[in-house]
Amino acid sequence: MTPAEKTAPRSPRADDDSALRTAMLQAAERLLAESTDNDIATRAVCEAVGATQPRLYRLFGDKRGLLDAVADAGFERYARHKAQLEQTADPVADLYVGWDDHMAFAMANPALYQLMFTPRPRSHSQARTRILELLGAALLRCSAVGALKVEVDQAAQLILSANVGVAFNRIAQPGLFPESLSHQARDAVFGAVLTEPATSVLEHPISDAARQLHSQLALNGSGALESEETSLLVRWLERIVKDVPRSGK
Amino acid sequence: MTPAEKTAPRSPRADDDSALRTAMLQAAERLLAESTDNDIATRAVCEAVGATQPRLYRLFGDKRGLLDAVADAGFERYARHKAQLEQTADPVADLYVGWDDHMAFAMANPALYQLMFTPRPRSHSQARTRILELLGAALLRCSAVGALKVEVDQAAQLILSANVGVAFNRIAQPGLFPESLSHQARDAVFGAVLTEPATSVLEHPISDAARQLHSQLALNGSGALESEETSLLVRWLERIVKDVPRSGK
DNA sequence: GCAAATGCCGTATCATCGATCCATGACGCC
DNA sequence: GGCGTCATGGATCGATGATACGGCATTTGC
Repeated sequence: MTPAEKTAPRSPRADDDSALRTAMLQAAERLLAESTDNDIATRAVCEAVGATQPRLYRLFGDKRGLLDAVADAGFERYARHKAQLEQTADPVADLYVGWDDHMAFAMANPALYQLMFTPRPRSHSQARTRILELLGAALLRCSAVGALKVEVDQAAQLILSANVGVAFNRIAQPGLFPESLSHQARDAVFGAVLTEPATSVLEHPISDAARQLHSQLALNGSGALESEETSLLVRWLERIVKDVPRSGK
Repeated sequence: MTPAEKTAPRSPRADDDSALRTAMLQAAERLLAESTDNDIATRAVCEAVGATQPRLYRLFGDKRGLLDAVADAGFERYARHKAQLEQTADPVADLYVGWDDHMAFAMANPALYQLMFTPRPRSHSQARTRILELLGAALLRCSAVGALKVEVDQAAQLILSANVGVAFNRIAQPGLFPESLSHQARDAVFGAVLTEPATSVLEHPISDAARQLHSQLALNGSGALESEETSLLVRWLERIVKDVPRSGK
């Protein structure tokens, strides 16, 4: 962060803090995975890394801060893993892979997964929000090719909700929840937000085209317009998109 | 449970235990709803009802047993509430009402709802299973009128997973998750498990008819067959239902 | 180069919580 | 009326989250 401090260890304190912080996070995640009650003791984390309790409390504030940091670290690993396997030429296929990968992460790290996605009061963890952003980026690519029939944010909320719900249900009922059910849920939600690949019949071609252009603008921008013009165009497009009449129940 | 013990308070101990148990459950649920961290102290529960800790531990075993009992009590209230508003002539309409009612219960009792549906290790609470059974019963009525295009248990798991996922997401993001998203998720999942009311085109008429008959048998039985014949018929129907080829993708 | 200032460090400690021990007493039974 | 059985609850234990406080090293100022 600080631009100073050359290669020489002018101030080893910051490096020590950073190394200790990561060591504590790793120990906390390991202890959480090994725990029988999905809980950890700050003492155990300190003993695992050979540090004292005040150091942990100066680094993380309190236990909730430690757990928030563990959840965020879990998101970082999740994001790194996702960055490797996504981004093919077919954004819709990426979406399917993304669901299955999300489920695999949940089943491989059930305790960490619950920490990341169970609502905790006064938690400042950004894992959920960041994953929503990742999902939104993947959906934006889908929308840019006209594969999305709802707005990106709505689709992201729907998909993440379903994904979390299925993962929790599967964690709660190990064995009783076959993978086929996960795929059924996946196809159901995707069917509700994605356009049919075969059916090119668009119910609202105007708003669909507007949404596609809106996504393309968000992705690539436009070299033909000034920034003020682009921002106004974006607002117009949003009005067109929102003007679509609700399809009947 | 025990058939003995007439109206006279032959053994007032059992009544005291029962009254104390319900009082502790009510206090625990109230304290849980008022808590800032979704947790309660056994001491606080005991003080709230004027009892000592050993009494609580003899009634519930340990804290987990108390929380399990609170979750099950929450299910009882949920079930009583549901028994009042369901069971109209249209089972599909009941299903829609059931989803919205589930969401309302979650938003009205967020802490209790998380206790009921967050996977807790070694928990013996039956709330989740019992609610699956309630949902299965409602789905069986739908299946009996040919409104279901998947098996009852699968549909129940899908719907409950989605419902819990949406509820958790809405609890985690109060305000950011509008009710319209809940309805979108509801319609998406229902669209995946229910037959289109307008479209009478059945892709697999044989298995659909078999499933409908299977549901009718489970609901009303058959006076024309002996019990052995019925059980064999049920097995045959199940084979027919499972024989349906998977739809594409 | 030295002394004062600053702030981090760790020992020891507090407060709370889940859970249980054990002396006490009530109750039923003979 | 004596005795056995068992629930009872005050007291307490071990673990845990969190912190006060003296000590020491690094930094600052001259």
